Amino acid sequence: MSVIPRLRFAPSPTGLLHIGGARTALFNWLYARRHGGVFVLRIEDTDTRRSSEDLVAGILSGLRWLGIDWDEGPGVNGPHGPYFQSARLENYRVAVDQLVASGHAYFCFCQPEELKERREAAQAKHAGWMYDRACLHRSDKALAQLKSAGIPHAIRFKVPKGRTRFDDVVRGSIEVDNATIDDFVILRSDGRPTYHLSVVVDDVDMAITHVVRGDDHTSNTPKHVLLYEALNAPPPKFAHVPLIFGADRKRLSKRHGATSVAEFQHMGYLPDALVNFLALLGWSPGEDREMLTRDAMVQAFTLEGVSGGNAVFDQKKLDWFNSRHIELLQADEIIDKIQPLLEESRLWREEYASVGDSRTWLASIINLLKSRATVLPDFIEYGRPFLVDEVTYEPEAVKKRLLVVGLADHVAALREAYAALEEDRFDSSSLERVLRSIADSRSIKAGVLIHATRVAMTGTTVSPSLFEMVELMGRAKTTSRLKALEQFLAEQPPLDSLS
RNA sequence: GGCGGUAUCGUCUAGGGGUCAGGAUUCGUGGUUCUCAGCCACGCGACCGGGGUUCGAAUCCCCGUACCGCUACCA
Repeated sequence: MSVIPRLRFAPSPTGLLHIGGARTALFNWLYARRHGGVFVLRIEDTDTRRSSEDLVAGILSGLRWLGIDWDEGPGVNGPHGPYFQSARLENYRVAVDQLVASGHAYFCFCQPEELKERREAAQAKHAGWMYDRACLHRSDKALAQLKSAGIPHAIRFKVPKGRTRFDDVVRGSIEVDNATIDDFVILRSDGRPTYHLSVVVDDVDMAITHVVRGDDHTSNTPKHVLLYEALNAPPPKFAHVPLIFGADRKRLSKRHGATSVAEFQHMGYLPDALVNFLALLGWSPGEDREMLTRDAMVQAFTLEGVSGGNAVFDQKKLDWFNSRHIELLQADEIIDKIQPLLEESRLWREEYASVGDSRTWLASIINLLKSRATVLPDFIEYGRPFLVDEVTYEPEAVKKRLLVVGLADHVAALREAYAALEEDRFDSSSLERVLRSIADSRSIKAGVLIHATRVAMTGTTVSPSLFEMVELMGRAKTTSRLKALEQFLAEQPPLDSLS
């Protein structure tokens, strides 16, 4: 007996795809992929005021970027569509009629403002508040009168007496006394369903077998179970996963910096790294493994491996994952990813696009920088000296590495020696040998010349290994930058005069 | 206030009646070295508190505490 699992992610397009939502989607997707199931994407857009097409598009592209694909949903027709709640209003209507007819729900003419007042008054006294079922007890005649008078009405679910329990795959058995559950509204007076009704109706219609969602819904689940029972539908398996917080253990918000998938994309994080990091927030494969490929995650994923406590989003750790995943990429893949950034910085050249010496050269630079980059834009920053015509010296670098008596002479000697090197001997080991022998013959430390040359080449005090870098810069660029340094030094006031 | 949930290094976590409580990250130190990153080595660092049960509790039970969530005609 193998029922194909059907899972879903049901975002509400009232904002960007959030990190928390992305992880929920990921867990659903992982489970579906692990068990050969179906992953459904459903858009919960009944709140037409706050929803928009742009936001829907943003969510879809965020998921695509993360590599989370769906088997049914927007753009992918399936047997259980439509996949936008705004197009399923009729289904809710039918369900409500059924619930009213079977005595599981009733009309409520109480006005929201008045209810709100009473609730707030009760809360001010630290007392609990629940709907008093005033409308449940009205006579048929009174109800008919109110209705014909055109008073707007909502429809409430009549919570039965008793206890409601369900098994949560990550939390175990959960049970509540129905007396603690309010007769919640399932259909608003404007005819729109509330969340509780629409999720259940849709999950039933879409034959969802596993509901994996955020822990903020744990407390709502008894209501949903009651709805399943009233609708005569078997409830799915539930799994409530811990929430993600900022360092202050508050829900992730603007104060914590980036919170949406799009922001991380723009900051230069890799989807594989973000997915890897997110998967491990609240889930563990149960071994001491952290660097996981998508396939490895699919293979290892279980709902039982999801832990209970809320998790803090630690961007430092994301950085680590990103560095590691960058190292896994081929230079060519990185070039493709940073092309837009290079274009933005006006550093891109057409020759890089096609196979050839230029692209190979760029790839060599990338390989030199790979272990140093934590996010994609780092390649632009560290790679800039290779790609521009001339560099400017940072004051710090000048102060630290260029204030050396006689430096201009040493640099000139180096420049001449480098200029004299045959083109095919312009390699890192020759470059190093030449530099060291010049330093020796002039009785200065090689470091002095190395550091000064680094400033000449990059304008800064940090860079990849000098000689590999110079090799890639090439003879022409190298000698001209050394020459520029000599000129710069010549324009400086003599060092002796300072003392 | 009511109801539900959670609690292991700063952070993410493994484990789970007898372990030196493991890994990762961060941080610190040393090594490699021309700087930085990387890499290697080492180090700092945790079972919320109190009661039980037990020969033995971080692990099971109860209570407390803290935190989180729900308590809307939001989702």
